[in-house]
This record gives sequence, C-alpha cells and structure tokens, in this order.
Amino acid sequence: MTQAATLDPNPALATAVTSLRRFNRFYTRRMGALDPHYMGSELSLVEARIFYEIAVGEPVLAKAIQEAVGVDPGYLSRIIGKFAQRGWIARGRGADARERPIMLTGEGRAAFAALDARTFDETARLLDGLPGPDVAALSAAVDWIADRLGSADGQAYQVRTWTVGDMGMVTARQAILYQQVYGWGTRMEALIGEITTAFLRDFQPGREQCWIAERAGRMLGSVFLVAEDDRVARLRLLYVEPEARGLGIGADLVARCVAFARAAGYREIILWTHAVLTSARKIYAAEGFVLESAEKSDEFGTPEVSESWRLILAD
Amino acid sequence: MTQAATLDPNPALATAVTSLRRFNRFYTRRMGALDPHYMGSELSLVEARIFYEIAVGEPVLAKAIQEAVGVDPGYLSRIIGKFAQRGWIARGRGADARERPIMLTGEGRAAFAALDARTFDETARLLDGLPGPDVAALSAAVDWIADRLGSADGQAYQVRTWTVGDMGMVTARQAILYQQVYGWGTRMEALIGEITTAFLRDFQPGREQCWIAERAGRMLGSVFLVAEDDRVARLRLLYVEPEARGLGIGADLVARCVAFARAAGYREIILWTHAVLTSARKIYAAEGFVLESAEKSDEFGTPEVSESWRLILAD
DNA sequence: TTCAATAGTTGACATCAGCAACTAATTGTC
DNA sequence: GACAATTAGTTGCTGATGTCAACTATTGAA
Repeated sequence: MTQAATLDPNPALATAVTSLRRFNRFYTRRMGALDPHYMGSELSLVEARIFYEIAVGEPVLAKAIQEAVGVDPGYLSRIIGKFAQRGWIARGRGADARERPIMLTGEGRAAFAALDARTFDETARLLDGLPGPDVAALSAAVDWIADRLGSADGQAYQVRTWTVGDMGMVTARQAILYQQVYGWGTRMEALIGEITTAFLRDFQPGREQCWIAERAGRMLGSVFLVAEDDRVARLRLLYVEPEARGLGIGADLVARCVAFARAAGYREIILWTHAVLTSARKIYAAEGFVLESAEKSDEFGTPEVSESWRLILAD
Repeated sequence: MTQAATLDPNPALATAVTSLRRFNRFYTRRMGALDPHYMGSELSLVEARIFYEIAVGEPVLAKAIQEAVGVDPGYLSRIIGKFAQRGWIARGRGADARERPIMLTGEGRAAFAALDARTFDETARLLDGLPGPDVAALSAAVDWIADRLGSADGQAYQVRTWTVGDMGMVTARQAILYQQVYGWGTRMEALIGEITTAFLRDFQPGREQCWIAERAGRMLGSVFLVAEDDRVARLRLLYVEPEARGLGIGADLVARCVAFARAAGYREIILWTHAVLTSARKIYAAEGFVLESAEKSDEFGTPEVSESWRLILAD
C-alpha cells in the first residue's frame, strides 16, 4: 500500500517515480550494493569505489575522492592509509603543500587490473543468456538513463584514463574535427595516428597517461602526457568536442596533466601547438605555460604558425 | 586504463559491460547506496529495505526477508527486534510453530507511510527539471532494464500489496479475461467493480489486504482477502494473467491470503468460485480448502455451477 | 600580521555485520 | 515410534565499518 504524499498534477511523474523505486530495489540487490564484499574481492563496495577513483584519476587528491564518492574524510584517510600499507599507492607532493596527491604503484596497478578484470567478468555474467539485440539495447538504455539523470544534476562530464578502443576513437574524432574546421586533411590524421600508436606501443604506466572526458559513454575530449625524457614530459593532442566547449573540460584535462607530471617527478612540461588554436593557447597560458618560440610552417597544406610552450615544475 | 580480462568474441557485450559498470558507479552514488542513512531517515539502507519487505509482504517470515534482501539471519533478527521495540511490528504464530510471522502495527503502518512518502518525494526530486517525454521514457527504460536483467535471473515475478490505481487495473483485466474466455460480459465487470470499490471504501488495514503479482510494472495477477466478520475472512477475485500461468503465482497469492488470515487471527476463510475455473479449484484444494456446497446459476448469461469452499484455521 | 579556511590525519566511539553456537520445532528414515 | 537431519529463528562474540570532533600544517585574504 505505498502512497504518494503530495498531490501531483503530473501523473507520468508518479509512474516514473514508482518505476525508479522498483528499479532501485532491484538494482541495489542485483548489483550487490547490499553485500559489503564487492564482487567477491576482499574490498568493501566503498573501498572498491575509492580504488577505482584512484586508478582512473591518478594523481588524485583525497578531497576529490571524497567529493566523488561522498565519504567521510577521516574514514577515507584511513582507507587510503590501508592502501598505502598494502603497497598499492604512493603519495606525492602537490604545488600546494597541504595536498598529498595519490598515485598507484606498479603493485597497485596490478591489483587494480585484477579487480577490474573480475568486475568485468562478473558484470558480463549478468548479461549471460541475454539475446544479442537486448544486450545492445540495454547498454543504450543504461547510458541514456545516466545521461538524463546526470544532466538533471550538475554532472556535466567525467574524466577517466584510457582503455582499449580509445586511441582509435581519439584519432578519428580529432582528424575529423581538424578537417572540418581547418581543412588540415589526411596528413593530420596520419600524424595523430602515429602519436596514438606510439603511445600504445611505448606506454609507461605511472610516467605517461591519456585522459578521456566523456558523458554517458560519449567522448567529449582527451589529452595525452608522454615522456620526452626523464626530466621532461610532453603534453599532446588536447581536444574538446565542439558540443562540449565552455564547460572547462580543456582546462580540466590540462590541469590533470600538470598534476600528474608534478606527481610523477617531471621537472618541466613542453608542448607544441598552433597559433590558430586560440582557446587552447588561453588554457596553456592560464595553467602557467610560457610561449618559447614560434615558427611558420605549411605542413598541413595551409601556412600556419606553430608554437612551442613550456611549463617549469621544479622549485 | 580498465581492461577486459578475457578474450571476447562479442564486442557488443564488452560495450554493454562498460556501460553497466559506468551506470553502476553513477547509480550507487546517485541513489545513496553508499550513504548509510537512507533518504535522510534514521534508518540505514538495509533497514529501510527490510521495512519495505515487511510492509509489502505482511505477514512475512524472517526467512523470506532474508532471501529477498540477502542479509545475514542474525543481523536481520536484531533489526526485526529493533522494529518490534519501536512498536512498528507484532509477531504472530504460523501453522508451523517455528515461524514467527511479522505484521505491522498501526504505528508501524504510519511510520512506513511517512518513510514511503519521503522516499517518493526524494525520488521525484531526482526527476525535477527533466522534460515530460524524458520522464516517461525514463520509466519505460528502467522497467525494460529490470525486466531484461531480471529474466536472465530466476526472478519471475514479485508480489506486493496494493496501491493507488490497482483497483481499476484489476477490474479491467479480470473483466476482459472473463469476457474473452467465458463470455461473462459486463455483468461480471459490474460485480468486480463493486467488490473493488467496496474494498477501497471499507479497507481495514491489518485485517484486509490485496496482493498484486507483477513483473517490471506489468500486473500478472492479484487476490483479495476481506473480512466477512470477526472470525471469518473471504478470499476474492483471484486471477492470473494467461501469459504468467504455470509459474505458481496463483498458489503463491492464495498462500499469502492464508498466512495473512492466520496471522490476523481469523478462524476460517471462505470463498466462492465457479466449477469451470479448474486451475483455481486445484489451488484451493492444495491449500487445504474444502468444497462445502455447489449450486447451479446462470447469473452471467450462461448456466454455471458456483461453489462455496472453506478452510478452517483455528486449532 | 593575523585570522579564517582548507587538505588531511588521528583518537574515541558507536554501529554494522558475519560467524558460530544455540533452542525449538519439524521432517524424513529405518 | 525413535532418532537423526533439517529448518526458523535467536544470541554471544568479534572484527569491520563509519562518525564526529579535535588536531596539524599550510594557504589566502583582510
């Protein structure tokens, strides 16, 4: 006999609320939210969630995790301490000396990969026996819901680290965009393809990274940080989808690169860009990068001014 | 850098798993599964869930709750004890003396109504600002997902107590079914309508009840138990949708009536049915009902044999 | 320079949750 | 009909989980 408390001029809303609540009961049970041991691991649901935030956001501040997961800071501090004890994480120093940015160790990376694989398999088991079209429809429905409910909230986008399939997607989207806007053609696509392929081939965990901004499965932007040498990191391939501009995604991605580079122990970050990409230039400048040199080139068919920027990290 | 552990010949599956896991993170956070205080109430998520199971399943055994929610029996026993201490529930005796069926008190009913209203409003707030068509689509999507994921599981149906809108739905479905199968016409609809209307008008919480079997928002069957007098309850309007027959829904609904009647202190249950409804007859007999009398009638246009059955509960 | 605010940690404590041992009743087996 | 095995439910014990307030170190703003 469940009853609505308030008069409601919108009957569809009442139906939706009923559906959502039913779904809620179903889903919490189904997904093991009521089971304190997440996916049969030795981690609790909260711990697994925090581990995920670290792995996907490194370097990440306790504050950021606390906000993302919604957990008590003291409690979080202890969980992080436990991770450190297990040798999963290392803590660095940020530009602000109060901050203790968290990074994964090699051991932590392995532990996360194992958890991640188990979670993947467990989730896949849920879908076992569903006909193919239903599987596809389900993933679309789920994305759609997260998109809708997320947009009613303030959550405009999420940032995560790269996974299988991202490189191709990044290459395609960037090539298309540069073609549409600047007409830089297939030579640009070849260049981007080489960079992403090289990234995959030579990826050094903990020293290099690629971040993807997305919303409900749609890629909204990305950036790369790769090792130039032991002391110098290079920021590459920053891009934001036109539909997602003005949300601060570009600045967010660049800030992550800088924080990562600092935590990883680089002394400086360099990057190479074009004068025509004015909004990117603004972001670099705001983050503290300094224009070092500029030169004319017509590598992409049209005459362009290419620029070198640098940010010194070491004290 | 999340990666699949296993080679997968089905790429759509990997996409779906990724979507589901993203959704999982989003949803647990959004729905407060990580927050031990449910919807700002003094109850934890688990307690709220148990309270719901009691309110919707009364009389319910601890065992049934334990299975539905997936919680440790000892822990559950203590939570139930706490509810009893607050005066929310009373515990009866079942046919099996080991069982301690749980029923709500008037106070408990009020407390649940308050919680339910708050939950409704909270959930409605989630949907605030969503355009109307999105709200409708969302509820459809959510039902669809629960249906798909549920059917991959063994969960064929759920049983809940009645809420606003159920009476009309029950009346319509039963009338249509009896018309289609037996041709009993609008006179039957009028009769059913009178019964459901009277139920609404005179509903005695704790003494009377209506149960709805459903799956993902689709009504699969229902049954009523109403007070004939202090000692005698009457079972009415048992029906199961043709598509859902063979799942044991009918037997389940009747068993709930009997358990409820016993817990509510009735001495016997009577019911009136037609000889032609053979599967219903079997259920009544299996539950211990005894055929008392039969007589010919042609109330519904065609000549029929109507029957009176009785089940003695008192020792 | 001083004071409020912020990132993070720690101690004390209450509640949550799992496990195993227990009672009481029932069912199955010979 | 006796007796072992099973079942519903409870209780004691314990470690894990989570909360709150006080604390340090640092930063930013007046």
